[in-house]
Amino acid sequence: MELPIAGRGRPERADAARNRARVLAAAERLFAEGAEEVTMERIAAEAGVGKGTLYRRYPSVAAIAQALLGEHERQLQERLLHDPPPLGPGAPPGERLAAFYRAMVELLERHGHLALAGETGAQRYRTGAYSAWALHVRNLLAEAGLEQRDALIDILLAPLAPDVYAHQRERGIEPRAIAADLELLARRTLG
Amino acid sequence: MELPIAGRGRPERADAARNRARVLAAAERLFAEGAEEVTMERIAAEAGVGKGTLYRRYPSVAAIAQALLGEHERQLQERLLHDPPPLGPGAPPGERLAAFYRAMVELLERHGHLALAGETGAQRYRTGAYSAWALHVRNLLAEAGLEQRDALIDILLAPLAPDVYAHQRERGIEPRAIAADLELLARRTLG
DNA sequence: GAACTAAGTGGACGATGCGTCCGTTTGAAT
DNA sequence: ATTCAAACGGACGCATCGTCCACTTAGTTC
Repeated sequence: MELPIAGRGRPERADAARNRARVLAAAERLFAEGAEEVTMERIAAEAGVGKGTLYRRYPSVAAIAQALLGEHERQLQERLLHDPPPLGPGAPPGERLAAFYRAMVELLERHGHLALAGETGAQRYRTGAYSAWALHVRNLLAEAGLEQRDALIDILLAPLAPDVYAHQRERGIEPRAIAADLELLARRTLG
Repeated sequence: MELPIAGRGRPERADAARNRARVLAAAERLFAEGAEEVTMERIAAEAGVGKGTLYRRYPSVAAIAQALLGEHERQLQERLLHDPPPLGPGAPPGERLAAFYRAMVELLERHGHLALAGETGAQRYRTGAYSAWALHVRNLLAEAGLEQRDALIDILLAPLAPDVYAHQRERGIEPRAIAADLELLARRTLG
């Protein structure tokens, strides 16, 4: 699930690897419990690890959530490049954006608690994931003849913010309905 | 700038009024300084007021920011009802949404620092202001034959989140460009 | 397998912010 | 002048943060 940082430097020591796994497992458990109050201290305690050990690897709770989320996001990025259309290349841009929205709704539905912890507020725009989505949308815009419309990138990504999605779900809106409306937006904008 | 809570109960005592003014002035000053780190303690100190006094009136920093923002938001709500088209009633829904976007960009540009402090994350959806915007968009959607599309409400409001706007400005995008792209979105979606 | 060493560990610590509690002050009504 | 409820303010207890450093341990060397 978590790769050692490919090849760089000497390999991870055994106790370090053990503790890394413990930390991620503990964090996942806490996030899943819907725990709003996930703190570094609590994660350390749950993992049976000292606070110093935790800080050695991760600077914040958000960073841990991102580490957990990263794998899933990377998979989606892969699919954007290599899946058959409309998610992968080959379909008209409106359809590709619609497919991307659908996939993101699925990801948010499954891992929203992580996204909420890891990509809240200004954090969101500094993650590698956001840059990747932005690049994808930028390309779709260009393909639709909307290059130079830089602001549209963030505008079209805004409804995918974890807190927006969480709010919609709290209002009782179903994932299918959210996806459907996002697809409407995609087709009308890039159609 | 700040009205006494109309008529209800006995009038505010003189020292209370004085301190309320001091607090709001101090807070505005701190928010304007771009201070990321605005805390209740700092506001109290800057206002020359005890912490207990501060908490008596406002439960959190966000609440203070909202109090400062409220007036401006209320003015815009008023204009949505009474201004000439396209901001007020009478224009086609796509045009009205475009006008609303334009007005919001102006508001964000002028008071973004307050919005950022007062409407961050999940807070945003619990403010009265958000409900008001949602109602407005809901009506425009209905007028455009898109009733029952509840998710679209939050989707169309998402790009107005203070952190999205802040991110765009940090990327160097000008207010005019943001407004233009939002208008494009409005026309294509509700056009 | 003993000695060595650098990576890794853990928890005490000082700092900061929160929100409350309660003795004191003050405005205004009588 | 007297009264008293409203308002004040800062000390207090609690939680979290992030650091620091003495100690432990994995892996290497001979």
